Amino acid sequence: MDKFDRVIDSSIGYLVGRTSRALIKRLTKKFADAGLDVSYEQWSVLIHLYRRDGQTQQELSNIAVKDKAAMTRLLNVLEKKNIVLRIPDRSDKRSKLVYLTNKAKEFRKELIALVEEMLEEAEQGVSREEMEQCIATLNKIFLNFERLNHRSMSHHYPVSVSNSGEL
Amino acid sequence: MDKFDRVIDSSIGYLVGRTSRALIKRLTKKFADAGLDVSYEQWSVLIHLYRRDGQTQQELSNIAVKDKAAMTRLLNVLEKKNIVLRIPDRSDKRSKLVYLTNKAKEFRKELIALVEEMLEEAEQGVSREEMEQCIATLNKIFLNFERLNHRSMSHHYPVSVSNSGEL
DNA sequence: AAGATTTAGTTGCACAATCAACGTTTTTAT
DNA sequence: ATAAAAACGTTGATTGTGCAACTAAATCTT
Repeated sequence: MDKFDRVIDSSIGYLVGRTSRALIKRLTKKFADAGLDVSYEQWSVLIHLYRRDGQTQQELSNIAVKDKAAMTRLLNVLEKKNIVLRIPDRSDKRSKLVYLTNKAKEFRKELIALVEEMLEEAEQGVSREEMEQCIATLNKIFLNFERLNHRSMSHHYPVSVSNSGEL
Repeated sequence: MDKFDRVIDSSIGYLVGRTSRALIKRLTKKFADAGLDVSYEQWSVLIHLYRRDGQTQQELSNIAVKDKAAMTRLLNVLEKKNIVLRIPDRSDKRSKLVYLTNKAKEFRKELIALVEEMLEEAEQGVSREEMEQCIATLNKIFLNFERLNHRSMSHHYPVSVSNSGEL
């Protein structure tokens, strides 16, 4: 039954799904072990804020590829933990701009160090070239779906392969 | 800030995560459009049962890479929908064997057709070779984490690259 | 054989995701 | 200028996830 082997839980679907879950589990553990009270999902928002403060919730949900409702709730948690704050945009009263608190800035380096550690773990036995190839392919696949999922919505943010640093 | 570009939401982590979500979204829509009352998660269990009936819940959670509690609940739903049934294992009273109902067998072909459709969509502009390479790399990454996540637990099930059929 | 350990499944808890509906504000069309 | 449409964020409902604690059954120890 090789039709099954191909379709086996969607093949690529199965793979990306379980890889994603394994990775999340690993990072969650790393954060916890380091005594950082930050979930993977919270991190997935924080990273974009570390990159650029003061984005709207809508922008954040686009870039983090999450529903805006999910973003609202994630930010509720982060705000309660005193990691971010929401400031109403004076020029557009519908929007709120999200900023990092000092507390967030304090553990920034630590978070990033752990993520890099995790990335190194992921790459054991995987050549640089192989990884870049993989990233490029995932990007293509993602964009294929992105196009189909909402033919005329928001932007997609392909991750560049070229500027992935040294290491 | 190229350290950021590398770490951008974990790079590969970001990619597999969003690709996974996009793919799930797509398949969910396909199922719904076809009038099939089956979620992606339910499908992710069904596929393994279509492959082989009468597995224990534990086996299913391992192969589907899900918590056994999650499996319990997924099966509750599937049982309520009359898609599977649980039969206590007579030789080991702790276990329950999970079987497909006729109803499940009826829409089997339809489900698989939709998944294959989705896979083709994923592969637009991606060569066969590229896809296999990607799958192989994801497997490596997954196994790296699998090893780290639970040093001494259950089995992992790498997806073979070779027998992924024709198409 | 008896007691300790492990395994299978369930349940409670906390968290997160999506969808749809809603109120408010802004933009677009007429 | 006003009415219609779109955009931003929130909330409620439903679904799914992982962890930890628990019961019951099987297996390992000695």
